[in-house]
Amino acid sequence: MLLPAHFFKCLADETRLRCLLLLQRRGELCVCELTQALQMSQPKISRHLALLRTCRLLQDRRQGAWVYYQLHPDLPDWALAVLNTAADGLVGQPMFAGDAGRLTGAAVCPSGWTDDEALGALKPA
Amino acid sequence: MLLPAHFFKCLADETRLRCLLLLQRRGELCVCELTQALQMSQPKISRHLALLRTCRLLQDRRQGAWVYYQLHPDLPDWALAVLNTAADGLVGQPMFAGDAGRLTGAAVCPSGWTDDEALGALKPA
DNA sequence: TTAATATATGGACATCCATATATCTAAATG
DNA sequence: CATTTAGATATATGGATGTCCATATATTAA
Repeated sequence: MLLPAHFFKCLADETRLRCLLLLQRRGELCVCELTQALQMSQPKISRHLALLRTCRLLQDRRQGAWVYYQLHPDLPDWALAVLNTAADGLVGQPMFAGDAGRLTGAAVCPSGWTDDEALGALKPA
Repeated sequence: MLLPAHFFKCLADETRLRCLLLLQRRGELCVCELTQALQMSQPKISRHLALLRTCRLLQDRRQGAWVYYQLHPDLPDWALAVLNTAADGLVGQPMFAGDAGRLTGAAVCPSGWTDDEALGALKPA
């Protein structure tokens, strides 16, 4: 069971918050996309994603060399509602808008490919 | 300026979250009311309220021996929206419902009095 | 003035947390 | 097999955080 205070503690870090809001908007992203969007080191991103996975805020899915993360499907309604409200209210702020921009601007491993497409695709930058 | 991650860190503690959601619903409460509603020690409540005041999430107002707290009027829209959404989604949970119950059940220093009424009123339990 | 009540704060303590560095696994490729 | 790349993890460290106890301050009552 997800305790509200525990949930908010997961949002209480800029790196995690940016990852979550990005995933809330885009649905599913791999670690390298998040690394590029947030312009942070891969170990740092990975560590925060692991924390969010352990806390059951995110779910991961491996596809070849890449690991894709998305909001956990079992998140309670109140948590989804808070994430939605936060994303709506913060999407205008430069910090978060910049993330989405760096994401769309880069032609890297988009999710939604078939297995064959993913296996044959170029590696992300 | 209120940083989103900083704001969520303020919500990342059960005591503070319960205080904030109660104040979000009730508008203004004094320390003794919160102490009674949450069934926690006065120093503990006072410390967390001081933190929320320092972080500009709460505003305090002294009236005689009592200090009343309320959501800070300068809170940005996105922060108010998140608090609203959280309160809507969590009001059903026993943890938070119990707080409101203990508050309504006690006939203690209600806010909204005039100065004269407050000065002449009985002390809170 | 003395007592009582409401609130705040200082100090001590244990715990948690974010970060950096380095290492490790697994997969893809040649 | 060797190499490269994506990603995870182990460890150490500095710093923040929550809680408790005791005490301090402020206001009101007697």
